[in-house]
Amino acid sequence: MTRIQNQETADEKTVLTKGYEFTAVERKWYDFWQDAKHFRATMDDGKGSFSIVIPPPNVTGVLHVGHALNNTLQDILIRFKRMDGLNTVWVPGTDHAGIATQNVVERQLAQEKISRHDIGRRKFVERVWQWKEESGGQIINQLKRLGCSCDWERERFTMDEGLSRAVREVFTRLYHEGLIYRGDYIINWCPRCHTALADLEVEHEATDGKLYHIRYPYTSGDGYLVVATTRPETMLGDTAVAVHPADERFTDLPEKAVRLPLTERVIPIVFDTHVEREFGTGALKVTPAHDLNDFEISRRHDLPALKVMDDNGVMNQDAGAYAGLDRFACRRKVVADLEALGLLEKVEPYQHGVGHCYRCQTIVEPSLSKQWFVSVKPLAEKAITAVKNGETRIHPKSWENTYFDWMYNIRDWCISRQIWWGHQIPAWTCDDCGEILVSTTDPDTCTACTSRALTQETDVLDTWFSSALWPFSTLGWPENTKELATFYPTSALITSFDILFFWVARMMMMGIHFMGCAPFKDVYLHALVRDADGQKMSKSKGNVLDPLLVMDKYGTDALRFTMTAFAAQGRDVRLSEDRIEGYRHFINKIWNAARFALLHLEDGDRATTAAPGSLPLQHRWILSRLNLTVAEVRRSLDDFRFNDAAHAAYQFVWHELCDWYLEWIKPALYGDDQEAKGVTRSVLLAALEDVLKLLHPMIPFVTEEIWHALPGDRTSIMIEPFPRVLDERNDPAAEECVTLLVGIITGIRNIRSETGIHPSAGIEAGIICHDPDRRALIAEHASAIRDMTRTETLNLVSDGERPKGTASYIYNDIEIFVALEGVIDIAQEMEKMRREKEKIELQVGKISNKLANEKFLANAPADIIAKEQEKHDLFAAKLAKIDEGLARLAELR
RNA sequence: GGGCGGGUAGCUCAGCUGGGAGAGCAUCGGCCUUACAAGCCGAGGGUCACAGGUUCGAGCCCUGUUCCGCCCACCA
Repeated sequence: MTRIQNQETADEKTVLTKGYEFTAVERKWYDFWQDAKHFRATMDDGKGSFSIVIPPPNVTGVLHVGHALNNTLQDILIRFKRMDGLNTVWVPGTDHAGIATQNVVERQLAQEKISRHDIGRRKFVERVWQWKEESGGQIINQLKRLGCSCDWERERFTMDEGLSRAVREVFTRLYHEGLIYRGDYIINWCPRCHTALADLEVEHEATDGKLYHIRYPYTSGDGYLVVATTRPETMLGDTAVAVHPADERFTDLPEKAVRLPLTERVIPIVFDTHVEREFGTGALKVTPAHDLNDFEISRRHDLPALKVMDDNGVMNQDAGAYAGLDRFACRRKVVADLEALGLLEKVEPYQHGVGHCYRCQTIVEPSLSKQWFVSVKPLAEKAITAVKNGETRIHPKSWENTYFDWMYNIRDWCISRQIWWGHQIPAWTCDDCGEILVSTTDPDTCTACTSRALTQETDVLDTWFSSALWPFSTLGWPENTKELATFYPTSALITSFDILFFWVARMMMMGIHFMGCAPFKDVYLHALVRDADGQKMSKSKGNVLDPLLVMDKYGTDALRFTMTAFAAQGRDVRLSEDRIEGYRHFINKIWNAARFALLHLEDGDRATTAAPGSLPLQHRWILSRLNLTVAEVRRSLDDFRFNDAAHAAYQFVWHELCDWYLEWIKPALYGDDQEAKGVTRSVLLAALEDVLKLLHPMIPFVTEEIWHALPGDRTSIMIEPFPRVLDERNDPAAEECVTLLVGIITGIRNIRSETGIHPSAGIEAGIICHDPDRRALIAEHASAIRDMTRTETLNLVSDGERPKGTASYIYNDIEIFVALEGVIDIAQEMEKMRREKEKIELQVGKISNKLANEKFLANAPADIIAKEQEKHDLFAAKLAKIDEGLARLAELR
């Protein structure tokens, strides 16, 4: 077992085991970070700041893959900015999730065969708090397992004292500003949850239903008007029939009223342009108490509203003979009765959208009710402006349209809920005079009549009301805190697009209204996590990947890196175990690269501080590549292109550092040249340190573990400065040179592989290169070429006869030969060359055409033309080489 | 009905301001080479959905067609 360095054991280094044992490592470092207070926010003067508030998960929730993605991305940013020297804070917390949590506790009660009404409001709410205490820590601990570096001392809960105070303050202010009002309106009622729902909380699902054509007889004679409806049971609440004023079919109505079947009530016929002439029969039954449009028509024509259902979705006294029937039973009976009376003209199948409760999937009932609303239009305007003028940037930008569209068409927000778990609305009604008092503190007496008989509103607020205040309520508002001054507006909000309206839009409105500026500089909307086939993960489909099990099996870093690598903007993340397993290989690769380095590194070794220009080629090259990678990772993270950051780091580590650099420096590390060895170790250490820091935000655990195994005093990688771009490390010449050597080495390996020379067999190779500069370079690095190709003799010639019994490979204008023991298959060799020749000729042809095109020469920028010319020359030289080779082979035949 | 995203290698997807089509996985061949077989070396594989257009030049820009996915919506 490895141990953490501390005062007593300062000389004891972490030793890397053969395989990466993540379970113990993860626990060890997370505890260490917390003990060392590395997550704690800093508010130093003179530093820039970077802040994030967490999208608060439901307090009783369990970590799912969506959380894993969301919080991994946030942790990456906050770790990156923290290392980069900014004042940072990541404010964590949980949401009380009104309806969802109440439902859970109600289900628990149901198992005990009691309802919330049996125990009463006070006891019920106590019971929910108790449940919150029991299970509330769960998701927080799971976030910790994910490695989240939140400032846990600032953990908040939407119903804690401070946030409740903010809620009251906001409600009171909005009420007195006239932006909160109470009124009768059609809302969406969930007959199971027994509460009103906001429009957003209703999910419309295409459902196969029926369209019933019903005859409404005129009061006298045999004539009738036919109306079409999908919900015949609501006819019991009809108070009119509406037709379009310009509809010629209804210009000569025999009378302006009909008899409502089954009730014998007489209802008027009204003319309203809302009616779609093409739909159904062109006549619309008007049920003001159970349909939003009908309600609006009723207002225009001063029609009464008649509620025919109660809160359980059961027909009430006003439904006459149908009272006591469930709404769906009532529908069947109404249809049967109409048919018996010969008033059902026809029934046709009809697919339409039916609203379901987003919490329990019960079909919602539009219902007339007295509720509290926020008048959001004025708030929405400013929220639109903030995005329009760039105060808040939404990424990916394509979401801006959706945001605008919703904001422009926004309707008043119903914020009262008839449940018990939540912020009770701070409004009191005077029992004596009916005065409504709204106040941040509980009032004693009525301000109108001084009566002390005040009754508090029993409704609670929509959960999203308190979430809307999250960016400033968690930083201490309404107090004027240093936190607000330092961290508001927050830097970035990272959340899933599916709560853009529920949450983001409302935070924008509230933040601007109460803080004077938008709550975020950047909003990054990430996609949904789906399964490998693109299906939404759901328990019923059984395709849910449990991030906790994934972490158990593959390690947290593997999960995090997979999430990061797949988090491309605007695309869903398709996750499967295979993919996570794949990226676990990457974690392992880093681990093994570090183990290799540690085989050679010595206690006194330090990362190089030498001028890069003075170093041998391989070192200049790796530092140059590293520098470009640093630039790319920084740029990508700043642009929320997490996948690009992951891929840049992956590419560098695996295919540059491991595949080439580590192989290249082996001879030096295993050799006797002490100076070369020392330089090599110092560069190796420098590259390794930087790459670990670069990767730390994405894969914090394995990088910290390796960090402590490196020579020198190490506190924690998470407080090391994030690598900066160093211009002096850029070395295009070295990169060009290595590209050449890699081309030659690959050529020799290709010949070996194609001709079946055993990998361990030594060979003799020859290189013909006419260019003297490059010939000198090749000569200089001949030993590296030999080492990486297992070549015993490398003959470098300026020109010459192709030796007999060799296979060849053309790399640009360089020809490579490998001697073969047996006789080569000349025909096969020639065939290979001809295929290559065809390809090159195609390319040369294209480029020649381009260069011969006067318009191209006239219009294309000079650098592009030069590049094309260069390419042309290169291909031409290669072509010449191939021709030479073919001629020689032809002679041999 | 309105809007958004997508169609690129067998699969999953990158491809940011237009300038020689990429990655991972999978496939094929060869390797236990002293960090790693969870590995190494090499190879094959694409009419960038279709049709037009703009441009010297289009996977990328414009128009249309088509197929998938999602979101919003007050045609009962």
